[in-house]
Amino acid sequence: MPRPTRESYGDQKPPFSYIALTAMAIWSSPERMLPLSEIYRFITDRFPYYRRNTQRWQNSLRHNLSFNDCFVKVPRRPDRPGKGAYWTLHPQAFDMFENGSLLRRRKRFKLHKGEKDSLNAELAALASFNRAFLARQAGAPPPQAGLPNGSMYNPSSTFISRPSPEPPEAPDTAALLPQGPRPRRAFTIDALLEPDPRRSSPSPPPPQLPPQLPHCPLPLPPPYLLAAQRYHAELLAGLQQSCLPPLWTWRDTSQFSHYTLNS
DNA sequence: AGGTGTTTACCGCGCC
DNA sequence: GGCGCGGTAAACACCT
Repeated sequence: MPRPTRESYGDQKPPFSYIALTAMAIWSSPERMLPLSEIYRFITDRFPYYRRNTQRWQNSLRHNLSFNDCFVKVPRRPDRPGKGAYWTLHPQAFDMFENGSLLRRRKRFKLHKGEKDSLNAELAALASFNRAFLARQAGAPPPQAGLPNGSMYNPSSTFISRPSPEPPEAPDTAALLPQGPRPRRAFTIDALLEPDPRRSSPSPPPPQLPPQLPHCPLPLPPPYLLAAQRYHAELLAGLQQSCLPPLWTWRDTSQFSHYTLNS
């Protein structure tokens, strides 16, 4: 029996859960992260069924994004204004589909309490960076960026961490980073503006960033732009290590049931 | 105002 | 029957 192609679904409801549809959309994007509106667009572009009753399924999809730990909300970069955050997949969730098939999930992806806490702390720090960034841009004295207790910001730590009894306010997972230990740096604009010592040694190239959006309303001073790009790149580094091909391959571009894990 | 995000509740279905 | 999962509805808060 031939497998259904993307087109053959027509107005029929595709056999994918909202989690699978969202994962498809995220994986299909160059940065492995999309705003909600782009996830909607991906789905309606490919599956005509979802061009109707948009309020119903979009509500369900939003519910899934918030409810499932496999989806991570990443604050927008300050130089990319717009509504809503970006959504990406938690790297530990990339194997949640059995044999790589989007038709079947192994089990619900659930973060441990400590992991969730440290992830939230890190993302809150990024959001705080945005506020400080914009305040500084507006000429106001910058608020104390970073975590409320003044702890240091260690990019990517949360995404690579394993379950551990460590308190969330002191994540120390540098040893688990792919490139080896990374020096901690203060999570302030000034610290991020400083030259990064890691760049001086041979290392894997940073994640590719897309060209700047042409409609950025306020041209930012380049150093701040660099700082914004840097923190996003560092955040995404952990994700890209886990999520990007060659881990995953489209088996058939005409359908979406066979993203498969490469061995 | 409308889009986005969170949370709670309920229901149906499949599996054990 | 209990449980886990997926889908849906709805209320509410927040943000642009």
